[in-house]
Amino acid sequence: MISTKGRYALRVMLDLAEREPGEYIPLKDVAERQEISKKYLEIIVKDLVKGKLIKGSSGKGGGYMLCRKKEDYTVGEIIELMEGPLVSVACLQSDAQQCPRAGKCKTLPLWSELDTVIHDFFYSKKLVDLIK
Amino acid sequence: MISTKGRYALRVMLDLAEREPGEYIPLKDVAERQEISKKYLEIIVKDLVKGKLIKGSSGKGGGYMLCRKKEDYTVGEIIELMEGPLVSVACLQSDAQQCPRAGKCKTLPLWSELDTVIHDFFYSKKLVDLIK
DNA sequence: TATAAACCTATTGACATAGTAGGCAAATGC
DNA sequence: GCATTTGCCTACTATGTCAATAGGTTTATA
Repeated sequence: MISTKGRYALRVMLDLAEREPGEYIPLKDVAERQEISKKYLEIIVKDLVKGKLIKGSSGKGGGYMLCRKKEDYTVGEIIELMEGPLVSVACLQSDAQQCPRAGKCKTLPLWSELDTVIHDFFYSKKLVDLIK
Repeated sequence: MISTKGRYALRVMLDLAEREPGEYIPLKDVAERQEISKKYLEIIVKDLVKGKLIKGSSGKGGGYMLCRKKEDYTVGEIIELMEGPLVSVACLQSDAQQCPRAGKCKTLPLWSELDTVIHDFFYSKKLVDLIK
């Protein structure tokens, strides 16, 4: 299940992509348009800045803007940044200690395949595809 | 993310499918083979019984068996029974109050499409496909 | 009637989610 | 230079879910 962090992040990115390129957009405006608490969005944009997807500028006339051309973002990189690795079961997490049953587990290939399907889905979608 | 309930349920179903049809298998045996606490499995089989995927018989010589032929189960129905509706975002849950932004939300179609992809994935897989 | 099995209710610790609150720092315009 | 506007930072919290564990009751068989 995709949490609000991932969903809201996508909406913020879309909101920024729809503005004039090169213009800093105050978070307050985004929050109002998207009807999401500005306070909560602060947490989200912080992650987006840290992940180098957007950049912020303080002070009057400041705000946020995309780091790259809007055509250059995939949905996958945005979701994965916010939600962490797109992995369907704990056994396949990179930090998971190797399951002793991995060799004989009959269900593991299923989860692997599902991860591939989901990964391909998200990385084949571009941000601008959603602008329609 | 698929929880242990869904993953373990699938392994229980597989374990039962690999035994002789028409034979009651004690949960103790399944638990030992699968290396999962029997106590925890009780919770899981309870749901499987309630969902009419397996049936139990008490007393000596009792245990659990599949309700139908093993070829007749899809992975989807097992996972969905345990995890609840396979839905990627809260907005698309059947019990969710209709989001007032649904009409103009640019991201909703994405989540809808993802749900379809995941649904199709799970329901196209049969339990016996995993026995190999 | 002993035994082996399913079945039932309750409880718990750990963690994640979805926020809220309050203040500090930086840049701009007058 | 100073007020204003903006981003940035740390902390806190309520709620809920997950992954079990614990202990007992009922049911059926040999």
